[in-house]
Amino acid sequence: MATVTALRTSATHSITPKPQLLIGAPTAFDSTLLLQHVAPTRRRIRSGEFVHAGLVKSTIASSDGREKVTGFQMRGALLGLEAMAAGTHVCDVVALEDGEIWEFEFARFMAACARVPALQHAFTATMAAEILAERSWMLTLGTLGAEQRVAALLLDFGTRLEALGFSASRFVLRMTRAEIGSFLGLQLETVTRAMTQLDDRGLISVQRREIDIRDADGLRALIGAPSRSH
Amino acid sequence: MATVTALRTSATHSITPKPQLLIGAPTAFDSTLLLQHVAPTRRRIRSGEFVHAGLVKSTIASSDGREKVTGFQMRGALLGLEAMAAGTHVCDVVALEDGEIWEFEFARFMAACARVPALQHAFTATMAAEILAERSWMLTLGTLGAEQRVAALLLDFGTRLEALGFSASRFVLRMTRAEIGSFLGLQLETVTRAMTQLDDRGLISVQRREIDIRDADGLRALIGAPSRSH
DNA sequence: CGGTGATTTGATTTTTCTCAATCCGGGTGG
DNA sequence: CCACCCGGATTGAGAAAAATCAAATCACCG
Repeated sequence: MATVTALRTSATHSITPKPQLLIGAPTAFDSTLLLQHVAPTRRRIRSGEFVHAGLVKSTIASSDGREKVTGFQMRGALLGLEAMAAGTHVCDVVALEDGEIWEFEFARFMAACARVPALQHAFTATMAAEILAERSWMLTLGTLGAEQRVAALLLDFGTRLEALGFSASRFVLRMTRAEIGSFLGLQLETVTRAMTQLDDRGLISVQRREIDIRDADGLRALIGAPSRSH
Repeated sequence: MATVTALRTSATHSITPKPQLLIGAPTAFDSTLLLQHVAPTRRRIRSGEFVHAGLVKSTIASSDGREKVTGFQMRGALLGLEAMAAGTHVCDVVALEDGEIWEFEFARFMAACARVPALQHAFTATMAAEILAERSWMLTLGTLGAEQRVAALLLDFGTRLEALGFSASRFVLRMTRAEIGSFLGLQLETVTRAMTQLDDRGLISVQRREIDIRDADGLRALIGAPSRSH
């Protein structure tokens, strides 16, 4: 069962208010290490509830109602980093598939980190990787056009799924066009059109949510040559 | 003298390859605490070199030459977080003003963190705040139009300058229109036009790099109502 | 006082958004 | 079993936003 690593201190209507850490059977993060030093609370979650496994989306919202998907996380991802600023709510995590999570108290986790250097390192490394990935997406969203953004997302999904032991070229999108658009800073229609164009070029094959990457190098080449200069 | 907190492990042509921490006299970060536990190397830097004080810009670049400003940091900001992933280069830091920095070795810093809980907490809190701010910008860039993005940036500058003891309404931009555009995901001409529009509306007064915020509430109201729905 | 880089402004093109209609598949209830 | 329904996806046409190309202006510096 796919699981997700999540760290939170609080959330609007999803997580209990007390600081806690939600964690799973990660790839990027060494869960064995974690389980040895921080007693987890295992919890099964249904799709539609908050935080779980397989695939989740993180969203951020502003007071005036604007909302944006900030990322799609798969098993092994570290979530809720931002919540370390005590008491500050930053984003929600919503399950896109059924799955399972483990839950930890943040304070206990930090204490364990202090005791166990290896855990500290694992935590630091995972966190750094997340920040790195986020920065990379900022670059993508800031410099590439719609078609290129979609191409980048599909390649990213492929890469991450492959790391989890699945096919990098054939997969099913677990989110709607609107969610993809929110993440990429595009309208859902623009996402659809971009996918259609990629299909027309023979780079991918789209059938609603079923994706078949036919020419990964072609997609990469598409991204390599930016349409905008910024 | 304004200074900047920076944490790095490596960089392209700027910082020495060995893991190190660059840090200054911060507001957000408790430097006193840090100085007590991690011996700093003081270093004066000239504008045009990497990492310094007063104001710096962080940039990220991809292999194909795309580049984007990921943020403008003032005294007290924590830089180079992402570099904690050992050996990974993520961004460059370029000085926009003359100033001063202090430099620490990353390993020594982490050791100090382990010994001193207060330092650990300060580090964690600062880091979380940085991530939080970054997320907030992602939302802004993903949901607002050009004029609103510029308004948000000006308000942000004002807020941060005020926290450092300067005027929140009158200040001089230290960066070019192109750099602003890169950060906001806009062309420099679009930035100029947005500023002109804000001026025409009477919300601000622009004179090249001199900014006078005449109606901060008006700017905030402008941002409150999104132009795009995403 | 000319030169250079930055900024501003204008005209035009491109991209993306917006609005609207249609299509498609899965699920439901008769 | 089938007609219907509904959310999501697709497609089309027109409007709006921003990029692009081009030119003029400005400030500063040697």
